Amino acid sequence: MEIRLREPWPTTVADAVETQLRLRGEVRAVDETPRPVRTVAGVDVAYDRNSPRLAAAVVVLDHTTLEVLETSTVVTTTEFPYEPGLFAFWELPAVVEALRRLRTTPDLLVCDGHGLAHPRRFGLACHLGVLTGVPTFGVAKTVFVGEFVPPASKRGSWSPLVADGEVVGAAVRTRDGVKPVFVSIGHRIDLDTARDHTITLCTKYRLPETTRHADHLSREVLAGRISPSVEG
DNA sequence: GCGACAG
DNA sequence: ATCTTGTCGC
Repeated sequence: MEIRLREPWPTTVADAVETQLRLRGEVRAVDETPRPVRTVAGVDVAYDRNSPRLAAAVVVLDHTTLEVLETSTVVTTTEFPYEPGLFAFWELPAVVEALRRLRTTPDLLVCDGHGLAHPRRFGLACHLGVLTGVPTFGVAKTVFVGEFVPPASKRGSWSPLVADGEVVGAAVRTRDGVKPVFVSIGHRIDLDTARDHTITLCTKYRLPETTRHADHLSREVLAGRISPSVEG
């Protein structure tokens, strides 16, 4: 898929924060997903324990059958330091490169982390959505900002995630009796739709099949058991 | 001021 | 995120 970056990646923390505050004005919180959604892609990155090496993986699934249609992987290094709240700046450059190598443009992107449920309301799911123009949402394993009442233990139960009096996401039970995940919008989708997709994509495990596929592939590539689409 | 802090 | 032993359950 084609992705045109309008500006270079920031290299300092101050520039990164400024970029977030500027780009967050472009986030659209309304459902603009195509109907029907035909393809959905999972995105994840694996890291090396003691080197700046990382592997990004994108896995495109058929939204109906959850069959794998296409994959793309990139092994590279990152310079930006890991800072909570600035996660996108050290993870997204590799992800964007992997997405570029995709033959097809997915209808929907599922991120491993938060979107709106971020201190400045601009987590990596929002950032990736604004950069690509593709509808995105985030499914995170732990809370970053906000409070929630634990949802009922039944799969499909959920409760709002509230930060500063604002609903920024939802705690969603994707499996009976298992810890909830935290869903928030990224771009061109609404929270209800993102929640629906989360339940649809969590068929057997706590996390969406998209995320599980991308997580597994990124680890295999980083370990050298699978060769990447691109190395740089 | 101090601690907490997506992955 | 990554490292790591054992344990519980389908």
